[in-house]
Amino acid sequence: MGKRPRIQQFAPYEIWGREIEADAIRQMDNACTLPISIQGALMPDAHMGYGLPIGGVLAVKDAVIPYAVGVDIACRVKMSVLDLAFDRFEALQEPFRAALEQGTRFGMGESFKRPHNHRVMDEDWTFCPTVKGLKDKAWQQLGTSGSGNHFAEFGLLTLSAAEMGLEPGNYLALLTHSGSRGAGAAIAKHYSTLARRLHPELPKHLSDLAWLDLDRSEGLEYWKAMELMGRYSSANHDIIHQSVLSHLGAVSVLTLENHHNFAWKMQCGDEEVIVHRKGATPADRGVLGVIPGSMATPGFVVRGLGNTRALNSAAHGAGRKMSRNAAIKQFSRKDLNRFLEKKGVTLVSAGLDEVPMAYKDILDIMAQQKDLVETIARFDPKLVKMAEPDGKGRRKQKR
DNA sequence: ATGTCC
Repeated sequence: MGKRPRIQQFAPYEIWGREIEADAIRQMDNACTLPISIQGALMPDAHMGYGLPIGGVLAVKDAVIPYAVGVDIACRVKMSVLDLAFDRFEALQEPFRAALEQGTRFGMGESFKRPHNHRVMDEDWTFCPTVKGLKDKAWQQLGTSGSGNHFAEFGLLTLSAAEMGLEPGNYLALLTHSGSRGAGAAIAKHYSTLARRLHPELPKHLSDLAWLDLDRSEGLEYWKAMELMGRYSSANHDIIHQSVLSHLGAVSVLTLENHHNFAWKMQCGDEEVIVHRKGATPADRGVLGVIPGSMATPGFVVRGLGNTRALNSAAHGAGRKMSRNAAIKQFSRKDLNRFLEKKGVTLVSAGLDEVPMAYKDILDIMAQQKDLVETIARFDPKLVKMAEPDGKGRRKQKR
């Protein structure tokens, strides 16, 4: 790679939104000093992460940065609009709760002893030892939702105008947030360690931004693994939606989905670049995406405006405004229940670290990215399941 | 985000 500039250059980047924590800006500054960096962008929901901040977008030349994709490779959201009237859901929520309980599993390490079948498991998982060794785990985790900010929920989708082939009105929708689970995490760990080892010259503040060259076998192997995790994560959501809907005998009339932790090849002027979006929604012109809020605040279906200054990206959610530990310290179950009641949301399970009050105001975030996406529908969560506070997903006690 | 490797 002799063509790379030897002198440290600073790639330009713009910030969307106000009140972004200084640590996230410092991380983005750092990322833009890498010799491979071409352009960056910081989304309004940004906060600190490993290497690149969550809500960070980075275009680089001929390389991929594992920690700029993220630990949960291909973390993704999917919405199914159902053929059931919202009124029916409101009248009797119990079958829907049962469908969430039985259709997926939450918690770190959760899996199925009798794995689901999906054609993604027929793909080549043998192209490298790391991926090969993860195939069985991946198979057993198909259809699981994990932990952290992941969820499965029913809610009210409101269209104020005809869109996506749907008439204006109220719809019942299923929204899920999951990713590539243990397999993706292990791949992320393996290749970020490898990248760091291949770049001993990087100073400490840049070591988590170590990259893999895409003209070398390590980079090509990571890229292949990342893309497989992309299809695996999509399959994971497929299974979750299939399972949940089959418990209800419901059919989807429309599905929407997008990654928000991934890297893409993108034409940038007359050169091809690698665009990493780590907690950022693809927002190419005309492309639909889903930006969830929190368990009790709205999410939005959006259409990208293709703003190249933001590398065709947008926020991926409300963004945390405090750490998990701070949220647990500051808020009680009573505080949470009061908030849920006010918003008319039934919570099946979740930890206090996910309280809506720990997130920025999603309406504010949307207002700050009007030049990145247009809003075409609103989704209000009504029945929400997340991982139990102890990290598991199943109820241990009779409720 | 993930189990069980600093």
